[in-house]
Amino acid sequence: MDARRRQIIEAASRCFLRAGLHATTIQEIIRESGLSAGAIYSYFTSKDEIIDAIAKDRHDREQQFFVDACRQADLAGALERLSQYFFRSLHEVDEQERRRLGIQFWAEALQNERVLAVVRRGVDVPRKHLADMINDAQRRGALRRDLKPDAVARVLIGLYHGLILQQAWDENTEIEAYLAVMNVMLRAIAPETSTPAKHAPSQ
Amino acid sequence: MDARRRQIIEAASRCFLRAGLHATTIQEIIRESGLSAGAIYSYFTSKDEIIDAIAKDRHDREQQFFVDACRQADLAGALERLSQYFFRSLHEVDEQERRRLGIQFWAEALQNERVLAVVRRGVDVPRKHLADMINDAQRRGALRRDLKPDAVARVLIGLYHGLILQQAWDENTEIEAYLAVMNVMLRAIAPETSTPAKHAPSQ
Amino acid sequence: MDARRRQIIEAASRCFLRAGLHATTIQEIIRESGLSAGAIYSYFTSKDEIIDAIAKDRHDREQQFFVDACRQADLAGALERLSQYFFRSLHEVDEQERRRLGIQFWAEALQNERVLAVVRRGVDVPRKHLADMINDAQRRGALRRDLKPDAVARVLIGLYHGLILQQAWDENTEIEAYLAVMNVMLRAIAPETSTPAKHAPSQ
Amino acid sequence: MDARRRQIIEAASRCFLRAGLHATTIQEIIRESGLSAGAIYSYFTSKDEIIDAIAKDRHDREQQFFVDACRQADLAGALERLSQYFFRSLHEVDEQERRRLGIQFWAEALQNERVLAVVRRGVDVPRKHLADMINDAQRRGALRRDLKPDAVARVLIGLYHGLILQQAWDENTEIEAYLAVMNVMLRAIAPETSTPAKHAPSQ
DNA sequence: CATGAATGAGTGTTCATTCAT
DNA sequence: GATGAATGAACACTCATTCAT
Repeated sequence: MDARRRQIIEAASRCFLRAGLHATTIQEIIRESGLSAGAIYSYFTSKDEIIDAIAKDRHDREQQFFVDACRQADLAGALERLSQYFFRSLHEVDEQERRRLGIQFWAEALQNERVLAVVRRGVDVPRKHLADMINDAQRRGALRRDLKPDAVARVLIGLYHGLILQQAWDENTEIEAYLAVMNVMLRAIAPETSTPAKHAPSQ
Repeated sequence: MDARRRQIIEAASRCFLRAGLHATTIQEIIRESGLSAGAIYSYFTSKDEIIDAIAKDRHDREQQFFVDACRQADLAGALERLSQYFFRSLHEVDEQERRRLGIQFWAEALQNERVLAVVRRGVDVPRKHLADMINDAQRRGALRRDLKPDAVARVLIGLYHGLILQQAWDENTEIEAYLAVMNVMLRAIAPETSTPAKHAPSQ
Repeated sequence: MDARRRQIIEAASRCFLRAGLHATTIQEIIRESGLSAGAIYSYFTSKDEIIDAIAKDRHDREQQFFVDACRQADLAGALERLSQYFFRSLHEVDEQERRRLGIQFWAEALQNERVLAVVRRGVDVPRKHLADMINDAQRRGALRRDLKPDAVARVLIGLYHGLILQQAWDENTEIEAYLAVMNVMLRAIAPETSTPAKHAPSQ
Repeated sequence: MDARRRQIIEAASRCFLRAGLHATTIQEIIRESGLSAGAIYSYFTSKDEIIDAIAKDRHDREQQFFVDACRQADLAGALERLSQYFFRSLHEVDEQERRRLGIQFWAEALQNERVLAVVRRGVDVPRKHLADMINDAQRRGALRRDLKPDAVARVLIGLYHGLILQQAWDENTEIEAYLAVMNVMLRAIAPETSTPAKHAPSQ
């Protein structure tokens, strides 16, 4: 049953968040899920498979949000929506925990090919979408033309990942201030004609 | 002897880079270092202590580079030097490996208080230095005044960390293109190039 | 299951008897018990806990015998029954082995607080019972009144422990001869046989 | 040099007293003695040899005391002197510690043939001396004739060992009261004619 | 001769996984 | 199917002893 898989994935996620991918034992997942060892091994053949499944699950959801945000929007609108979805969600505890867990997968990806593939897709797909929109914006004259769309996309993603890290290490990190700087920078690379300097009021 | 500690730290670093912090066994460190179990345990009391020592070692070096780069330089000069030291060093294989290892410590910090302290200092000290220089630059009129210096510092660090991650996952990441976008963005928030008359009063 | 605990306790007891508490390895207990390492560690969290459990188990049994022997008996009857239960049991090989193992706990108690607590209870409870009976006997005039009941109890226990040691070191120790001397001594301090008129007033 | 052996034996004795024979490591003996590993191994070929040497040393001293006490004395006088030497010395902290260490050898003897031989001699030699004196006393009519001299000797030794144990486990053990009971018992097995009932004043 | 760094077999313990019930 | 007791290889770590200096 798929509900059982979810139950296991969610219990394991809580454990991994708490103790890390490798320090978490199957026993803890058993305890947290309320299932038996046998039950868990009938849905997943190994601990690694649970890790893979969580990685996949996490990135599927994120992708979904991303694709939704990008659909029917121009760059400015998309960035606004992405900002809503991703950056501002960092204020929510649930989301912060998801990000912390994500960082563990970022590290795991360096050792684990299957996790790497998932993480990569999680970067590459958004990157391509963003690059396309950036390209569009450049063609429409809404963005400086001397920047590689792909590189701009990487910078946007980097800014996001960079913030996630800092918040994970220091919960007092001021997300809004970070976002404000980001927005100013982004607007600064738009030709003066496109988005007339209409700053968000400072927080 | 201190040379032995180095020998162990370097062997362990290679192992951790290859297999991850937790998947690396003491046996592997023994093999890699060419020492005996007893020898290793006479220099470090536990595997965790080796991890701590490597974290400290890594961040000490980085800090050193950073402080050197910032000494006697204004913001523009400092960023140029930091760019040299940090971003461009990502072309070197050695440095790439150091960064990959660093990512593992980023994840470890979420579970391990001592590593967290080291990682935090590794962010906080540069952040404060940068914030000071940014503040200076703002007072000199070399930078828009409506941005929180600390937030700008966080953004710079975020851009750096973001790039490190993308390169770790995809060695084809174009560092120079990323840097180019960054530089354009940064120059765009300097008053000469932006729209000096229009910005909101600084918060 | 409780049977498994017994199985482990008995296997470990045999090992401890053979090789001593500290020279016995968990591997030997594994071999002797016919269980796996994991099985043993699911019933006991450490070797020390096995030692504690055996100490407790041993003293519980002894206490039981002792209390049984003392119930509904006057001093003379009780000593007779104790003599049956404890001293004469030293002829049995099983019991000799139990005593040898006990000596190891006597030594362990000097280093191990939990074992000390068990050993102490093993002495204190019988001592108090005996002292009460001795006190009774003195009031009934069946025993000289110039002896501290507690000290008499300690002497009785000391005689027992002293014999156990000698038998452990030298299996040719003549238990009956030892007992005969003891009995003569004890009868000698009963007023009928001693010099009732002459003793000093009880303190 | 013999002084070095003493130094090692004394340092090791302190360690064994503190932590037990098996829990004490050579490193601790090295630290406590202030010597080097090499130095210790040039005087003793193994840890076991140190244990043997301490056992021998301890029992040599005790024997010496014992033989001194027994020389030129009849049973009553000898018991008086032994009481002085051994029982009353239990009030001294140094001597208490020696006894505690002794108990560890009692247990070790059950596993270690060489220690057993030493412990046995430590019991057998005094036992034979005492048995001879008891025999003498019986012939002189100073002691009941219906008791085996050897068994009486064992009882005396047992009373001593029994007291040592109780004091080791419980430092509040009242030595004088124990001794008083012992003395009454012993005098009680002397025929009325010999030692007219002259009790020590109760404490 | 004295040192103490080095050895490595061995220790107690863990934990992903299995399989009889 | 579902269970959870059992497995045992592998783990981090120790320590009596050696031997190059």
